[in-house]
Amino acid sequence: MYIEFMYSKELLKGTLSAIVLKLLSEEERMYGYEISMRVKDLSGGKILLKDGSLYPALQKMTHDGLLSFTEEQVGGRVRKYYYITKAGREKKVAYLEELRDFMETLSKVVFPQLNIA
Amino acid sequence: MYIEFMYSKELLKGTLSAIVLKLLSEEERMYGYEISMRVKDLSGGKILLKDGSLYPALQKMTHDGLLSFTEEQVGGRVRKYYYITKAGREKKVAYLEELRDFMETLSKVVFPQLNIA
DNA sequence: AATTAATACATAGGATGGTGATATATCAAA
DNA sequence: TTTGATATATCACCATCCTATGTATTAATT
Repeated sequence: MYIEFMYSKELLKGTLSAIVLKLLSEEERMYGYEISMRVKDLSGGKILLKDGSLYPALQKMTHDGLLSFTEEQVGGRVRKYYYITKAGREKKVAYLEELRDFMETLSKVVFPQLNIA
Repeated sequence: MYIEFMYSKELLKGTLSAIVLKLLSEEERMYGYEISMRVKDLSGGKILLKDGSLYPALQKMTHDGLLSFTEEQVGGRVRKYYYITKAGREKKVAYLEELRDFMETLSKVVFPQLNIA
């Protein structure tokens, strides 16, 4: 594919961690590439997480105690399976509440005719 | 007020221009301080545009041809009244469409139970 | 057999844009 | 007289995501 639709880079800011935590709260474990494919799928190809965003983010979240991982040999490669920690679950709730509230508030300002149900 | 609620700084990124263009598309003209008060009001005090964000943004948008302004003496002060240009109106439509689409898409990923009506 | 695409992770450097701190100045209220 | 609201401005800083690049395996295509 030559042209891939993507949103202004800025819009995604502050949402990546929320997305990762949300997905990992519903699966026992996922690896990075799997996460990016899942997001692409769920978003209808509209949110494409870049390697250069995702892998550093996963590392940071692990460092911050929100995630942990196990390494596994798959074929000739080592794959990192990430899972969410207890702290990660708490953070996820906080992030999603904030995100939800923000979207509602922003809607009031720019889309006053809309309701988020 | 000692504590003011605000969203994670990052969430607002990419939305400020859309907010400003939206407001100015509905008023003949507004000045910076007025815009920040209006946004505070419309958001129920949850979105507080900082001087350090708003004024540079207004300048940049003017430089980019989306806004224009007239200066007026008000009391002992010079006040800058901004108004939206034709290019600004077109950009506004594009920004709001993108924002709306992004919010819908993000909802599918993190709030699959919700619908934006 | 060789090349391309997909899978899988990593990192350095750069761009962006909002924040915090600071500055200036008027005017109203305490 | 001092505080708070009004009104604008600038700049160093920072967090986050992107681009580019690198490595390496495996499957599909040519």
